[in-house]
Amino acid sequence: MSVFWRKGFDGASCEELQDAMGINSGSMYAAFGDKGSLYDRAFDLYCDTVFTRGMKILDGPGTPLENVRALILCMGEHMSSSDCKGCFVSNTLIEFGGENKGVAVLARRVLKRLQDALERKLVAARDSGELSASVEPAEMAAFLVNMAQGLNVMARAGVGEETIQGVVRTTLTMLR
Amino acid sequence: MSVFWRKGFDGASCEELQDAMGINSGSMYAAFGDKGSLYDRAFDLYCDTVFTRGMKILDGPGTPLENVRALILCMGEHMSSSDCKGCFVSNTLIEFGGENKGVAVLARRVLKRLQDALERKLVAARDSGELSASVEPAEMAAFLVNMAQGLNVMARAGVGEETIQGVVRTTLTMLR
DNA sequence: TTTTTTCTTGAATGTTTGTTCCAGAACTGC
DNA sequence: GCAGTTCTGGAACAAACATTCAAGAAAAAA
Repeated sequence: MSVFWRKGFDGASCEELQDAMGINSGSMYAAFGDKGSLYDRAFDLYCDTVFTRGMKILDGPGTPLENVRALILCMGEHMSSSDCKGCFVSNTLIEFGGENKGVAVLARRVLKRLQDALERKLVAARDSGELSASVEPAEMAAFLVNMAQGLNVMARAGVGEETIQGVVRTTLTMLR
Repeated sequence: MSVFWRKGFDGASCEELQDAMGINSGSMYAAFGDKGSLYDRAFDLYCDTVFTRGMKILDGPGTPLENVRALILCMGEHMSSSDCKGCFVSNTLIEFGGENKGVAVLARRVLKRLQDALERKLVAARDSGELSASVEPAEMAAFLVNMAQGLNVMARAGVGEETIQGVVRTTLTMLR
């Protein structure tokens, strides 16, 4: 997962993958089928661990808006950590977004799930008066997803931690 | 340029490049050296045409803030056009951001130039009272660049035009 | 321990891809 | 029209890559 996450599908050679797993080509093909299937498995693993952990923040303690803010802060934290690999889902979309590969469809669906979850929280926040009534939840949810994708690129481009934190701070001023 | 723009460096095969240019391998290598040099030339061409055209919007007629808003609108327009290839500079950063390749350094510099130009306009807008004094120009400039990177990913992921326009609308509400 | 099954290994295979090369075509200057 | 230069085409080459395979090691069953 780490190798694909960092280098992408084309960028990762089978040899690197085998070295990272500590096995040889025969074992790899016996266990996972071909390289594409292995990528799918890595993608699933990412969703079941890293991505799900993020989603859980949305259902943590506190008010809906606090949850949303906590998730954004966590993203910023993650993206500005040294040798950050970005987000596996975003990276997949960038590499295969145009094509109709199965994993690209999956990635779009995962991102949609995040957007929908954000929207639900924003609706709740607006209904309770926590969030300004002038904010359109659906649009703001899409906006936040877009911001997260931007952070992914910034992180992979290697911009400084301070810049990323600035972006996060600016984003948070919109949520009140 | 189109082929590299759409498919990236690794994704584009020399055969595709030759077909797009209507020449054969011999001519290609004679004219451009190797594939890497050709990519550099394509990158330069993009900067000198597409990117520069965008930057010029910032110096168009109207007030500084109007200029910034016009640029953002133009980006949204571009990114939501059908079969959009995103931004060559962003794509380069995503593919080579981690490595210390020459073109990655160049791409970072180009992005920095955009950010600085935005910051100058925002400073002017704030000084003239056009933009709220509570906005920090440097942070807002980074924020806008981040948003643009996000749009790039969204476009390549193939999200609908309506979503992208929504993101643009939300962004514009921050500039007043 | 012996036999059977499963797993591991690294060399071998076939394919793709970047690059080179040279024979022939097109063009240039005389 | 001709000699010399430059450019073009596609076959040929080499390296990298994903994938397979058979022989041997390890584990499990008897």
